[in-house]
Amino acid sequence: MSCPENFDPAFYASRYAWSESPDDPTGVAAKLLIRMALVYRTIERELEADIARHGLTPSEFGTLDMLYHRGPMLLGDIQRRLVVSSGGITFLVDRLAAKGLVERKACPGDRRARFAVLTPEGERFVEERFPAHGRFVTELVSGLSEEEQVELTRLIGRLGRSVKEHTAQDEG
Amino acid sequence: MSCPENFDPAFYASRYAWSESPDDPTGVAAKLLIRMALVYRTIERELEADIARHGLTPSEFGTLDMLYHRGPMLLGDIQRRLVVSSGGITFLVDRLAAKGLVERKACPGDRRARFAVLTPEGERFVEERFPAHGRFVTELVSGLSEEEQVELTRLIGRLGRSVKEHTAQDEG
DNA sequence: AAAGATTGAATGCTCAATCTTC
DNA sequence: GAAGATTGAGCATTCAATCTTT
Repeated sequence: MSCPENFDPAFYASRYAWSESPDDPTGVAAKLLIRMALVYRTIERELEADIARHGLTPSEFGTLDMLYHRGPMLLGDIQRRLVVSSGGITFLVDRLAAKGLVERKACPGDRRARFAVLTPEGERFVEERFPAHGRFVTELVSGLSEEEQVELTRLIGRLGRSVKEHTAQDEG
Repeated sequence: MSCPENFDPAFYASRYAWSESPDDPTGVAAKLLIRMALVYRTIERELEADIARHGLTPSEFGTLDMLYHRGPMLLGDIQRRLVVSSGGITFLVDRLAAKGLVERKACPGDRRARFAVLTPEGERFVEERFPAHGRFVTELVSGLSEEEQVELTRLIGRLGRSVKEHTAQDEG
């Protein structure tokens, strides 16, 4: 307690900590991303905690949900959607298989590829546990009116497009 | 190519993949969080890539930036701001020390505590390299007008408060 | 050669236990 | 006993290399 505290909440993001200069446009942009990082990572921690109660990682959760709603998927497809490495998706499906929730199946027509498929047990798992997570999500954002939620969704979409435009050159 | 593609971009988030039901309020909430996850994680990857060009992780970057703008900080203070574990902050400062950018210093008045301090080399590092990152950040969001950026920042702040309210009970 | 998946090493992190100091 | 920091084990992930199939 004899050492400096200078706690200045929400000034620095959880992981990205740029300085703010309230007057110039740089400040506005930085402030936006800092706050987004701060809020998003708070949400992420809450969701992860909720998912962890079912003994799953977020990637496992996402995989199960995709397989439930879309049916069998190639490992590569899951990989691209989850944005993990090719090694990562192999290990991920291994884990789900060890839990008895998912199986690999051969892909007729391309013997390099493998499908991931929900087992009956996996299907039951999703049906029993995922609805509660959905209710949790709804609660988290319920401080905003539905109109605000829609407007926020729209603006974030515009932000996403801006990001894509300004990074497209890198990958071209 | 003989296997199903069914690519349906932006339907599933990068890590959290709930189904969307466009009509009920659950759908609105889920859509918001899915899109936020998708966009935020895209941004995060871009920023990480930019930071990695300087040989830093995001946490290292954040630490250096904090130390530069705030001066010496206790490890525990950095830890709380970065939202990492106590073991994590020790390892993080170890890494920065190994790179010669940061030093530990004793805290007069509390011999349990340690300060992290920027070395002269660390100070030079920040001054030379961080401005370019700031410009990168500004560019990423430049597809939005300044008014939109301000409005988005405001709404995200409200979202953050909503999340905090609806999770405060857990910790009480 | 290129694409899909797998393996093994390395990494950044968390968690639990420990040590020192208050 | 509680707080600040450190240590070591465990873990999900990435990266690079490899194998098979196209």
